[in-house]
Amino acid sequence: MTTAESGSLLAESVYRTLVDQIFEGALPPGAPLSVPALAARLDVSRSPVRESVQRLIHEGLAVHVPHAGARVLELDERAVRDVLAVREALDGLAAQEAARRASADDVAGIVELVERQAGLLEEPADPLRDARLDVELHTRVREVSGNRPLADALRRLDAQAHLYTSGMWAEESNRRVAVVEHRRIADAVAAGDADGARQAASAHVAAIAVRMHRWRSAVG
Amino acid sequence: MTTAESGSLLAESVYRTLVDQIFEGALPPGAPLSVPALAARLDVSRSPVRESVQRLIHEGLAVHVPHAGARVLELDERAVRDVLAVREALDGLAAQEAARRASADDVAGIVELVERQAGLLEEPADPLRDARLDVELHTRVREVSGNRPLADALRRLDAQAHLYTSGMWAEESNRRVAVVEHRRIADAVAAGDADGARQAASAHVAAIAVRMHRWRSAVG
DNA sequence: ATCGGAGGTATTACATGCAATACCTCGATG
DNA sequence: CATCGAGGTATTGCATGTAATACCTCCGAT
Repeated sequence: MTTAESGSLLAESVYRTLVDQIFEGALPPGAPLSVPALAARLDVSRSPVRESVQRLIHEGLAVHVPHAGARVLELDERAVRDVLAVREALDGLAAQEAARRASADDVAGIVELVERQAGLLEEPADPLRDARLDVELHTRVREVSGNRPLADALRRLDAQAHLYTSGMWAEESNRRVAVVEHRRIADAVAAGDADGARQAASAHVAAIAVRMHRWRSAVG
Repeated sequence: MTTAESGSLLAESVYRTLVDQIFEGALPPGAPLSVPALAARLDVSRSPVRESVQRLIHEGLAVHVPHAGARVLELDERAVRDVLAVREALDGLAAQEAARRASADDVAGIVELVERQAGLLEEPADPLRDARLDVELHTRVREVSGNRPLADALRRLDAQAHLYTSGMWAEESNRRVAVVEHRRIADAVAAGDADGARQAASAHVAAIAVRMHRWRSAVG
């Protein structure tokens, strides 16, 4: 990354483009990730594209199919439930540690994100925007926990699960209950209530799993 | 991976070589991972080496230094404690699920590994071998849990922590107490006692953290 | 003696060439 | 009509060329 300082880094840019397209649906689950085809479409050589595709595989957003290159990850409900079971444990741990370590600025940042999310309830749902804000909020709490391995592990898990659950943000009831649950976490962190924060965060993830099951049963 | 079926895959082979050398100490923490130098030493081109080094970075075993290539991860005690805090939660979850799902064969496999480890107490310590067997045992439990995202997350965490803790296996007392704690986990899994398995596994990891702190204070 | 700068050196990041290999299409044959 | 096989095609995986860039060393100037 010699030239990285200037902020260029073609491979990084390609990676972000691919991630965006995956979450926007331009590259739906199961879509082939052909290195030559993507290189041609993005007008770069195969090197940064190959690097980005392998990074997607490492991050768990794509799977390597022995003789057919890579494809965007396809999750079934059981896999998402597994991911959420891990998140239930780890987001609880993250909130617990965040409650112990949060500075006044940390708390202010978390509260601001929750209130911004609450404000968005006045506007019509925008699943992509709402999902991003949700990720940002959870990421903030994890950063405040000060446990980097924990935050890294959760980032990967989030990326996978959101491939499956981002559509839930279209439902009005899900948006509202998410804000309520986020407020509970934020309040506990603000109060320095480590155990309460852990329980609130774990309960939030567990509730997501329940809502996901209902939503998936209804929507298909 | 077109030629992968035959088992070749140069990049995979290079990756395994690098991981082995890292754990054997041939590439100690902080060692530079120069792509051209490694390519020359391993007598392959830079492509598979570059791919392997980036994989090491993604797996958390190396860090990317802006203008100096990559270096083998250097952990301080705090980082290891963070990793172990995550493991405490996740290995508990893994054991819990393993207790729920384990078949008779699964149990037999776990017990066999624990007894093999117990048998090794008769022989002098071999930190590298003992650490590998320990990883194999924990990996088995995680596989039995049936939660792949959980097992994947733990695999990365293990890799990082073992860079720091593998030396503990040289201490006789650590070896013996590890077997005792492993037996508790195995017994609970065999009995289908999900809650007991979770507690036993969490306590095991917590005890590792305590032993690590004492060991690190004593040894340096 | 210390500080500043120029050149050498090593590295990264990207582009591209190339062989091997597996899949798919299509036609020939029983 | 079904099945088998051959060829075309697209892909991967590895090798190598190349420009840009930052660091390190050393030397001169103050």
